[in-house]
Amino acid sequence: MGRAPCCDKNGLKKGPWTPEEDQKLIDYIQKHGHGSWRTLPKNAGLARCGKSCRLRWTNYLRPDIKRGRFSFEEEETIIQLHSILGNKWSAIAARLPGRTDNEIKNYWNTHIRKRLLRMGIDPVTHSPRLDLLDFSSLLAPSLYNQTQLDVSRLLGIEPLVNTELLRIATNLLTSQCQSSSMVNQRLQQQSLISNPPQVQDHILTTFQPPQQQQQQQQQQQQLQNSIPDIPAAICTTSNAPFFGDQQSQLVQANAGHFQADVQANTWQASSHVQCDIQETYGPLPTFNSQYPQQLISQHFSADDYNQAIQIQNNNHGFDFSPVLSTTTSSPTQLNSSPSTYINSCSTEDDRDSYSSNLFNFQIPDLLDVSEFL
DNA sequence: AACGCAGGCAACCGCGTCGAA
DNA sequence: TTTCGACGCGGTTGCCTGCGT
Repeated sequence: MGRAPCCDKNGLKKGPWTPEEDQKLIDYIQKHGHGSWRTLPKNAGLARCGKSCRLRWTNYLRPDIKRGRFSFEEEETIIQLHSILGNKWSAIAARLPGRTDNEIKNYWNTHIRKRLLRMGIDPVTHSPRLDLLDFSSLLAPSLYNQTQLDVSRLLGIEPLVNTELLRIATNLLTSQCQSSSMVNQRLQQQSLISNPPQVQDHILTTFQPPQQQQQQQQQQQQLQNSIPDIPAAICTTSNAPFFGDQQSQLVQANAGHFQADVQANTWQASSHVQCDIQETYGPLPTFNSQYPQQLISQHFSADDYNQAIQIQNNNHGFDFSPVLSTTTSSPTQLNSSPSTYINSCSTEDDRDSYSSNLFNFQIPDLLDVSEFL
């Protein structure tokens, strides 16, 4: 309905633009603005369709377009945003000044996507390319019963699963709820729109003096008493495909812990879950909330979060948004910013290495998938 | 030097959405 | 409320270039 006619049908020119055409388009837009793309080609003396002109302008001729290789910071941002927004290239481009959606899309498909695949990570779900449903079915009953995982039983299926992979899967389960918690936090922010601005400021501010933080946490706590318990709903919907009803109830129960952790400005698994798994499989990572809060406060609108929630519910997959907190989740980078760390990387392999840290996985183990299958 | 292949990227296609009539 | 024009977006295509043989 209402589709613009194809250039072919109007006998208009297609294919690569000539410098003369570019100049015509630039001159016209500089003088008159683009106005209606439909009428622009005719007015500018171009034998092109308006669509083609718009694309050429927005993707190539626009004066504020940043040319050249993507920086590591940009790449990191793209990955983080993609983990939340999915293939919403225009939304991602809106957060990367000077970059076009087409450019980002191409860069994703030609560089980042392939790199993630090499790392054994599904670029769509940002999760390891394994059927994690199986792992959740193994893990969920143990989590539900609040007892230690039966290692011997798991070792009994060693040809299919090894403990390292289980540890990763466990982390993934944890990450999913952390991610949901992040969404919940944003929902709460939205629900606070009509509330006093100083409280919103607290939520949107990453670092504050302890006294001020404590005072505002108290205010937030008071407010939360009057807010519906969204985390349970979020965790239930996003984890339901992985857990049965009982497990979902457990997740709901645990959601309260996540909520509390959010207030403590730290992304942690439920203490119950973490304790059990830690005893069996060793320490689990604790993720600082720097990424979610910084990213959210810098980049996101309420609409974005509605999108993110929808995407998460649709994907039923794992989201690594909290895990993507690069600088604080990796102990090797504690004293270095992303830029200082990655600026020392100059090759594609270096980027691979950086990306591995970015995702905080034991990549070499993951890559050897054949060992588990 | 010639050829084939793969990667990168600009451009196109077609669908969805929005707003005006 | 329906229809239609225009625009924006995401997926895909095809050309160009660089590299290996």
